[in-house]
Amino acid sequence: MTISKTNRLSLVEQVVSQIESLIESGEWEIGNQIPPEMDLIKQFDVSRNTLREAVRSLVYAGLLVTKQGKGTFVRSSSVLGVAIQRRIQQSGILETLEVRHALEREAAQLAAIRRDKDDIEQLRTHIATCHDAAEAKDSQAYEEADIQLHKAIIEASHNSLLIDLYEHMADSLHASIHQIVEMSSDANLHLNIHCSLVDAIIEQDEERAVETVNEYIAQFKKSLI
Amino acid sequence: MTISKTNRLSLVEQVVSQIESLIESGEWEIGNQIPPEMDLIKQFDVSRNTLREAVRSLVYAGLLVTKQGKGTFVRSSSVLGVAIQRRIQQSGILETLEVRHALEREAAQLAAIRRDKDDIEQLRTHIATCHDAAEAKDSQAYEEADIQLHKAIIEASHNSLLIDLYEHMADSLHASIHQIVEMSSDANLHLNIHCSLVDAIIEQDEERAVETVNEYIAQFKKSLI
DNA sequence: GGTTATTTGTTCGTATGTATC
DNA sequence: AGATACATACGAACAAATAAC
Repeated sequence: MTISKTNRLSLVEQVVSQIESLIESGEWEIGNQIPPEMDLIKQFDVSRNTLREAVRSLVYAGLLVTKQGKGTFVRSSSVLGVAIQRRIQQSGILETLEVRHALEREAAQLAAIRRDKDDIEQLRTHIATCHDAAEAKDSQAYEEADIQLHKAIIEASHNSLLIDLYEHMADSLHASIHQIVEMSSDANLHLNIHCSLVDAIIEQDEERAVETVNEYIAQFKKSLI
Repeated sequence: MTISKTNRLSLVEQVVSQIESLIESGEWEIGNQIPPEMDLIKQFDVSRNTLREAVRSLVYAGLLVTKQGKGTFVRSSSVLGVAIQRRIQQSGILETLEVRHALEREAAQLAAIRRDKDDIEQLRTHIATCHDAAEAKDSQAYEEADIQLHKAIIEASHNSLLIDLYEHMADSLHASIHQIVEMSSDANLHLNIHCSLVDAIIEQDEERAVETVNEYIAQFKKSLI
């Protein structure tokens, strides 16, 4: 006979769990307002304090936001984003860049193995947009296209955990990426390396893909010093 | 005149923030019981519900645990652990292993660059323990020593963000590591690769360190199929 | 511009369940 | 078994911010 650790989930935990499901399933869409406290009290059949403790928990975790006098809204569908964001804020740019290197290097290698037709199409589209932005010398558009290109590479890895980690990390990184791109000495060199990376992935050349990411990050690191 | 976004933090947020500080600063040590609700109500000068909402938030985030009839205890000092754990539970072993590869590869490379005297000492100690456990054919001791060795390698990277991510990931991974080690075909080969990795790091041979990690993970992947 | 309704923020009081001694 | 300490849960009330009329 095994002893169950927590025989009974507390009411608050039950409510939290149900709200999590509503968010993850998409029934409560991101950005939308959720029903007011009084409605949820009836729906879950709990007291106001109990409901509020549940909502508070999810607010702290980053899934919900409350605005006094307006209501409560869905902010995100994953707890990972906020947690990583909190942690990254305590770190320096160099540390963050190194973790980014870790994720991008792995993603590039996996992408070279697993990329499918859709991935290739995505990569070609985004590299073309990068090219256009570079010719037009529109640094803002280039930055945006660069971010999209990187996302496409990560997604070609077909590893959802990796994708999640990078995505949430990238959110916190756009500011520093901006800073780095600005400092970047040569826009053409930057673009060429990215072309080489995309080529390697399309040609399924694992080694070259990894080497290109290494080169690319090394350049970033240099510009930091 | 500047416009403040949200000039006023809610009382709950203020209490949460203060408790976070108490935990992060170590004033409330991990595992210890925190003062009972009534004491905290007086200390923070808030109502019971307000305090409870704050505590609940931190319980959900994984920093605290409450036990009815006993009290509330400090569980962890970082919100990252629980968030990653939740996410990893949704992923398969292969995906998790690939992310682990990403972190270990980067850590090994950085360790080869930055390892200091203390790191070398730690690495030598743990590899010796691995060796002893292998000779004694004590698989449980070997597994424990293996985990410690990997932690030491990561710490030699001197990147606190990387260390945090790996640490919290490793917590969720011990079960699957166990599974893999059990399946591992040849214990000696396993040990040899680790020796080679430690050597490479001590000799500051970046390339060999990275290659060794690649080899080591590739072996893991094989045993998964 | 002022009033009212809606919604979240905060407080107090009370009762109950659970573990320890 | 009883007493104590603690978390759990409910209900009622008022405050504060916002929106709508």
